[in-house]
Amino acid sequence: MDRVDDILAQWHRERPDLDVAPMGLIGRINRLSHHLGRGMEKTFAAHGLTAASFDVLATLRRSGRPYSLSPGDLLGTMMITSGTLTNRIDQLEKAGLVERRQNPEDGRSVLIALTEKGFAVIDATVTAHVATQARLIEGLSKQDRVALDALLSRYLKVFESGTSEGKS
Amino acid sequence: MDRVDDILAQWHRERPDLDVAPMGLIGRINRLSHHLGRGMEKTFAAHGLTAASFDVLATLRRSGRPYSLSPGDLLGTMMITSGTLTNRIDQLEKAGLVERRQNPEDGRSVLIALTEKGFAVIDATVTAHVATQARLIEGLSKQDRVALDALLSRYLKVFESGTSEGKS
DNA sequence: CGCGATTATCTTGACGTCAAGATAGGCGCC
DNA sequence: GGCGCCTATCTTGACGTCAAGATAATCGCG
Repeated sequence: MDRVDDILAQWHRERPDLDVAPMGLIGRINRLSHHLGRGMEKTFAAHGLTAASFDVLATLRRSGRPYSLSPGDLLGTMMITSGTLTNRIDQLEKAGLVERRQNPEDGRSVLIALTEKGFAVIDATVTAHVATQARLIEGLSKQDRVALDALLSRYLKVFESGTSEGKS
Repeated sequence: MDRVDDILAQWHRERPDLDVAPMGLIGRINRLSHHLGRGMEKTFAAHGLTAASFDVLATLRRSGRPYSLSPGDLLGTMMITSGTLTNRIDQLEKAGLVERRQNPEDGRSVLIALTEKGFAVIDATVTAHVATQARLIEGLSKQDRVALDALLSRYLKVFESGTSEGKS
């Protein structure tokens, strides 16, 4: 019995004509995402980051040497718009964690690169972050984790099929 | 193979010391929440609402007659802060969908009530919303839905146990 | 080789959200 | 009954996000 069950029971009483089973599943995904996000924010804040800035630094870090990608490349893996990305890069550049470099091969484009400081920050943060995630998931048995992950993966494929785009 | 698999593979190459299994599960929940939210926003917008305003109206509607709750009651079922709620109510009041009434039993408190117009809007919107949700979930087999919902419910209980509060 | 179409990034303006603190009404001990 | 404490709601200021459009550089057809 979670909050979603209460919500569904209320709808069933008020609008018995509606099939609210999908609402339950979608509501649970949303609420879990929210709880998990709040839990992870604290770790980011402890390292001077937000979920937004962590996202950019982590994408650059895991891309491997030379830890630099164009804004367009970053957009491809992040679920945000171009304006949002510009804003994120501005903040990180101001903080000295990334720098904008000219792209020698295309004057329209730019390369966003981790600075030395940025590398140190993201490497320390991601280590703590993984520990936080492990803690956030410890309430679920090993079996449930595997089963849940498999089902989520199958569902996510509906929106992000193969290697192409993930439009909604 | 979704985007999350790509991300995990990159981390495994760059930081083989980290156990990224939790990151996969949490990342999939986040991305699904995002995709689903984007899909549902369009329905809200078609009825002049946002996810935020829908949330308030729906909570009042499903609470049953007389379709009125105090801000404190609303906060109990919504995952937002009091300042955010004040802002949402201000917008809805300006749009004529809810109204603030004095609480005869407690001068500190207020009652937020659906107006006639607000009732009509939310009733029409929720009907369309349920149809949208049914569409967003149709990529998943009936069996998978049931299994996924059961696992999500078990996981959500970690954060929202019983009838008490759901702090993170 | 020049100019229109395309691509890459940034700008603008409007919202939604949060944390922290301010305001204001009620409650209870003395 | 008065005064300090608690509770309910609102205010403030800083961010993050989006949609739509602006700017700037490259591409490609004639």
